[in-house]
Amino acid sequence: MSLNNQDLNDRSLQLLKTLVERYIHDGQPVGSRILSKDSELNLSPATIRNVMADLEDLGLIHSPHTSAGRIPTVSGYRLFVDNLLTVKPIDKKDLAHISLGLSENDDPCNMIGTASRLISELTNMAGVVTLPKRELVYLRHIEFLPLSHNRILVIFVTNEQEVHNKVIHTEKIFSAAELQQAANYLNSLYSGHSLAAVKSALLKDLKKDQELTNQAMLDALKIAKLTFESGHQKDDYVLSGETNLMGFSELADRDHLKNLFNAFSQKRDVIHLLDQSMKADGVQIFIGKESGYQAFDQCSLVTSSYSVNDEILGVLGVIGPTRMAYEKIIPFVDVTAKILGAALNPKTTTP
Amino acid sequence: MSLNNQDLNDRSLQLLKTLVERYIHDGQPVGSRILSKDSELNLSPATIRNVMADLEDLGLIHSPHTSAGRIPTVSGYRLFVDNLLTVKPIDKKDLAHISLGLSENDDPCNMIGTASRLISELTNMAGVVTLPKRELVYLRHIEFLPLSHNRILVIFVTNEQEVHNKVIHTEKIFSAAELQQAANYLNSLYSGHSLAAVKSALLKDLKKDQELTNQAMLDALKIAKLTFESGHQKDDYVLSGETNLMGFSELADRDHLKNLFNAFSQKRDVIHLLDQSMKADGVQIFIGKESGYQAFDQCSLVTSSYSVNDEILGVLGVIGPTRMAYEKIIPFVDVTAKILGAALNPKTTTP
DNA sequence: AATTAGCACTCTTGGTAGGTGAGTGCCAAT
DNA sequence: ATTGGCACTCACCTACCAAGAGTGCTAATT
Repeated sequence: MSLNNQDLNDRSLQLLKTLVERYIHDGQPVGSRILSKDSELNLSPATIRNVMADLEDLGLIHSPHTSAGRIPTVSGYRLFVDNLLTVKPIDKKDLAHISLGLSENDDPCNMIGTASRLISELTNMAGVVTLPKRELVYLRHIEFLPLSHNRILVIFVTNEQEVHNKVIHTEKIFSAAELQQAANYLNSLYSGHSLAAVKSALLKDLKKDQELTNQAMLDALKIAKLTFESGHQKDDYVLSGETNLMGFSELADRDHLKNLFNAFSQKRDVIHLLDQSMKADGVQIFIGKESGYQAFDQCSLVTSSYSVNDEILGVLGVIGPTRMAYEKIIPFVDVTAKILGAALNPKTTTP
Repeated sequence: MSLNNQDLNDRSLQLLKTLVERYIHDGQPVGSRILSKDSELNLSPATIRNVMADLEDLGLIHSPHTSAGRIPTVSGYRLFVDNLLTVKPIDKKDLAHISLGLSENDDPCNMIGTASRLISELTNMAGVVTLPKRELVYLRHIEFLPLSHNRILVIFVTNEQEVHNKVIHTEKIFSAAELQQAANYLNSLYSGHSLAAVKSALLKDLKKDQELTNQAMLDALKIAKLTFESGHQKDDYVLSGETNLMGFSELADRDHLKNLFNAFSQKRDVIHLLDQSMKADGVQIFIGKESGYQAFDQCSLVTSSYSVNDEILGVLGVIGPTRMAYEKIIPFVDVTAKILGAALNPKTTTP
């Protein structure tokens, strides 16, 4: 559909804007009469009707049935969000709430949960926050414990107090003492470095040491390689306030709800969506079917990545009906992401 | 209400049984005509009506409205379940499914998840399994890392490869070396003992050592005390197939669903309910309002504790509408609990 | 040429009325 | 004690009507 100036002059856009705002506000299809009063253009309903017919031809609005008003289509919402929206500054109380909730020098995992909860409570929709990527995180301590056969339990601590563990399989069988030694060696070598740095250093050291060093060190490096290779950063997110979504009449249909909640518990689709927004920075919006997932047909997703020191760590967002107050939600998500990023900044690395 | 023999003779009970079975089967209030045909008593509808009136007086059944049939009340279900039920043996295919799914010598955490999923899939309702209690679990290794100020990160491994961590606050500030020493001491002292044993040994040792031993050991014991005291076994459960519940018309009401799913995400009420069934062993059933939680008004919960070596570790159960096929669900839950217990048995503690 | 008033038309919504069928409670007959 | 008969209740379905909202089109107005 070509959006040329002839059809889409300022007046049409102004009316589209008013229509979308009005529909978002009270959820009823809006007709020419209402729109005529609501817009400040002083046009008669008849004129409005002509414009509306044009907008309908362009696929921006449509009628649920003959004698109802019009509601925005996905394209309509998209045009509105991209070009017509006048964002409102975030509510001061909300801001205070968020700052307060995320100010504590808390365990990052808790902060993610808190952020999600805050989002859902303040928007009355669902809040979602991905766990921070682990690449940009500092290795603090590593420890190996022998299991049966050739399996080793690796425990490592990052960023002050996050504990991770993983079972790896080695070719050789190591004794507890050997493992202890390896851990000591690796701790002295890599402790305090970022995981990314550790990974690259590992490869370099492995190559170098292949020639000269003693067997014990080589073994240690090999075990470390097994530990840090491959994606064990199990993508995951924290979702809150899902039940808020049950309140919206647009989503009240039983099958819809079931699909939606299934998607939430399967996680896969949601993760994929959030991953997409991870790449871009700034606020990203998926409106209705734009997401590509049937379960989210009637939903919009407003996300923003959050980052520490200009490195994107994860994504946070709001899931709600397409009919949501974008002008408030967008700045809200934006600000929350920034605050979360700031709160996660481990400046307070008291030794 | 007194259930004397005059009102509750065999015939009445027989009819109640048939009525409940019929209602469970097709969800419609059952009237005298149907009941007359369904029961093998060869009684006319009129007679049936008299009996039904008695049953209604006793509070065992009731009519949604004048010209509908009767449906069981909570007491009716209760009587049915306690005295009238003829349980069916578990379906062989289901049994195979469960055995297969839980046979693997898997990480216990995964097994809990699998069990929950299996329950929900095979019953088409929601499955819930609590995480195993940690008391009956063996300490393998403990480790302390200093954090800022007087905080210490405790990492301990139980049962081969389960890693737990906790932050504790001490009066004194310890150095890394001191903590290392303490950990070594505790490992040599307690490694291989059950947590329960460790707890009681700790108290005894503390009392004894208060008099004689050196400061370092005393410190170590104090730290250990902080570690193991108080409930850090954050009660939790794994829920699956919640969305199955959306399919039941009894629960389809929006507010009901919202309450129910809220209860699921708050977890508190569910945990409390499951805790209650933890005490008893064998299958426990909460029917409708018996649970005492409004959110579960229209639900029944069939649970059974699962145990290893006769020690109860946790609870597993099915959540569904009160109108569920108890005669199948009860043995199903029973068997699943037994299989889970067997699968969790760490007989394969290869050193 | 753009805007508007007027009008016929469509479609939802809500209310009323009537008919049907399932089921009951009660009474009198068996 | 059991049963057939009967009047009665109530949910449910349908049809129908009126009101109201909104539209598209056309002709008049600016």
